[in-house]
Amino acid sequence: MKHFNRYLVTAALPYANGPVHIGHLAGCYLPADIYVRYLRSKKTDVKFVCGTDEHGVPITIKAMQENVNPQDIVDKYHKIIKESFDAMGISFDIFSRTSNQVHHETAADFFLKMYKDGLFEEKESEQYFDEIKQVFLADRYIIGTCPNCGNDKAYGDQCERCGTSLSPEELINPRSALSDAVPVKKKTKHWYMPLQNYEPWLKEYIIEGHKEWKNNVYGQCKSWLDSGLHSRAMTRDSNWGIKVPLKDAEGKVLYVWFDAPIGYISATKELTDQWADYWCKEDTRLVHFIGKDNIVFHCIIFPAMLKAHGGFVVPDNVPANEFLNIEGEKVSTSRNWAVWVHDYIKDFPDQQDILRYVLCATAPETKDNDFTWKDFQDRNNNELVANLGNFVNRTMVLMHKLCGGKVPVMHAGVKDAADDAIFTMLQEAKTKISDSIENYRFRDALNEVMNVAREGNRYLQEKQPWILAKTPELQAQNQEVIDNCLHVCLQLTANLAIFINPFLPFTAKKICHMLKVVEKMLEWENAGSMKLVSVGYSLRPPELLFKKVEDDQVKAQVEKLHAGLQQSAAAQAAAAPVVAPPVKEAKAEIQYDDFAKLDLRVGTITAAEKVAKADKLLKLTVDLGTETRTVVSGIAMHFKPEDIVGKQVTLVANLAPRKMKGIESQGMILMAEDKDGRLVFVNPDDAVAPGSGVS
RNA sequence: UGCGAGGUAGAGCAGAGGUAGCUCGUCGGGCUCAUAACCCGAAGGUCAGAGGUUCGAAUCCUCUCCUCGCUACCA
Repeated sequence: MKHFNRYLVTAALPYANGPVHIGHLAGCYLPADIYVRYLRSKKTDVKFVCGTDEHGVPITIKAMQENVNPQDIVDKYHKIIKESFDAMGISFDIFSRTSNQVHHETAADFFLKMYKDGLFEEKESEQYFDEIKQVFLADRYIIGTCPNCGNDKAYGDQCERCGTSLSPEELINPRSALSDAVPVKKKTKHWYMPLQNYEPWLKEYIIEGHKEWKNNVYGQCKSWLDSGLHSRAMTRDSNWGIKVPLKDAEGKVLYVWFDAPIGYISATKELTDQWADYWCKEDTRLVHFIGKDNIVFHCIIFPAMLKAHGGFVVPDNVPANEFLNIEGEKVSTSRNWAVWVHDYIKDFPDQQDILRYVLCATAPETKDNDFTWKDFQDRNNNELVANLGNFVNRTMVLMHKLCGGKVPVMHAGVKDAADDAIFTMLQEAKTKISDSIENYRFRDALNEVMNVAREGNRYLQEKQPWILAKTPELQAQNQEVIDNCLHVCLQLTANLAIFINPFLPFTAKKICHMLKVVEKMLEWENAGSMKLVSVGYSLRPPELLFKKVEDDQVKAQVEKLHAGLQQSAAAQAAAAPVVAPPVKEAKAEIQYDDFAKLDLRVGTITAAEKVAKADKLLKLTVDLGTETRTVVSGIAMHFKPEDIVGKQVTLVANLAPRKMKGIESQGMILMAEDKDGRLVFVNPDDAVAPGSGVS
């Protein structure tokens, strides 16, 4: 086993076109932070670097859409992202950004060195170009009609309605997503990196050299290497990014995936003059924490770049996590289905450790996982409050009641097997926790810490010092046993602080405060010691480490999630130009009397549920003010029951009742349907009293 | 389509040929120092499905189904 004298830990550079959500934390930043905090507590030489990734096409697009400069976008999100991480206790040594001067120089130099060594191929190709906006268009930014299903909003790479993968050539009536211009082909030159040249080395490095990598990472790498690598363009046509440092390269920038990982190097340079120790010395262990979408870049392309450039260490491990879903559905930033970190911090002030705990305990280490607010509540209330928090609280309260608020003496004479067992248990726990963290099994490690607290509760239950204190006539002989028990519990509490520190640093600090010990006690080498708090020392009054999460908080968060989804859908509907629906064949003219036969009323949906054994039907309860109607409506494919409760709708109130799936439907709800088959409620512009007539 | 990862008690996970295990929830009992918290016990699983190898399969092989990712210009 190779010995490392220093560590460099990186966490994926968040892309500066939006804030960070809890999936980001769980997948990458939190495990990285736990790992680093653990290493620091072992006094390991470690640097933890990160920063925002501020280049690439999506940022320029967003800027165009919002009519601002790309710089404005990245400034805004750099600030939000940095504040989120700070608040959550993600302890980067530096949180930089790829728009910094140092990075521009570093990345340009890196490219130039490879260029001078003749490691790029120059190739000309034809790319689509938007003549109005004067930019080249990535496939994704060409929109047209899908030849397969007729969707007129298909992208140049894929139709999202029928799932067919496409190329821009196949689109009928293609146009630029930016300007509506018809894209034209234009020749352009780019610099390619022949990745296939590094294949033998990559195989040796990964397939032979890193069999210990996680299954998902190793399997994915093997799959790429087995299927053969190709040349890949390392430059793009754009004005936003790092200018290609060559004479004939006007309007060209480095491909964002070329420049972004170099950001790790630039950030280290900004952090310390000794940066080269961390990047160039063979006894440095380089570890990249990322999400599973980034595997190819960190395991194949970046190592190939480092190898090609020469003089750098390559990653020793890339512990990529899978994805975290929210309430059973995939996170989607565009649909606004996410729990944003800056929102959490506002809604749960000073409770960062609950989120850290839940995200670590349910981290998607081996497969995609689900975050639910109910689970968040359960884990907090049943595990943090009832187990860890409760043990510390019991210990502190009993110490104050039975030992005069001071750390009691350990009386050798009445020391028993149970006391010794705690000592042994701590030694074993220390080994297990170290071992798990060092092998990137953070869930296991955290579970083991909680086991220590559980053992503490069990020990206390077995000793029952509160019973011993009830017989004053035996006071003299019982007090020694009580002293020993509380002495052990207090040492155990101090040990818990050390163990939990990498995971829940805010909590560890609180325990130190109560025990009146300095934070230096949290150093890992102290774990397992029974001499952490000194005999006779008077301690502070107990304060609760965690408080319960109430039902209404859970309810509010779930509602917020759904509200965000609807808001975003509404915003998008408003922003998107309304495509005229195909003109329905005009119906025969009617007289006013025909119209007057309709009894249209506004009602409010008070309940909604899926009809069993029917894909399309929802059973709705509609309040018409004077009465309540049950209506069966064929809208289940478009709306979730919980999303439409409270909505006002227009009801045909005098339609003859009709049974569907055994339920009598007493009316019909008016819906508008557009060309894509999307349904929208036809309802009053402003809320009106239920039962209001429509004419 | 191809490739990769995953599918194990209600939930989250562990187990990689030899009596299916852990945490939480549920149920029953005990305790009262503790945030109605703590402790003990119990119930709960045709290990996605089908076939095969083996004395023996959750574990190895084959096929099928489901979820997610990648499939190279979505950063």
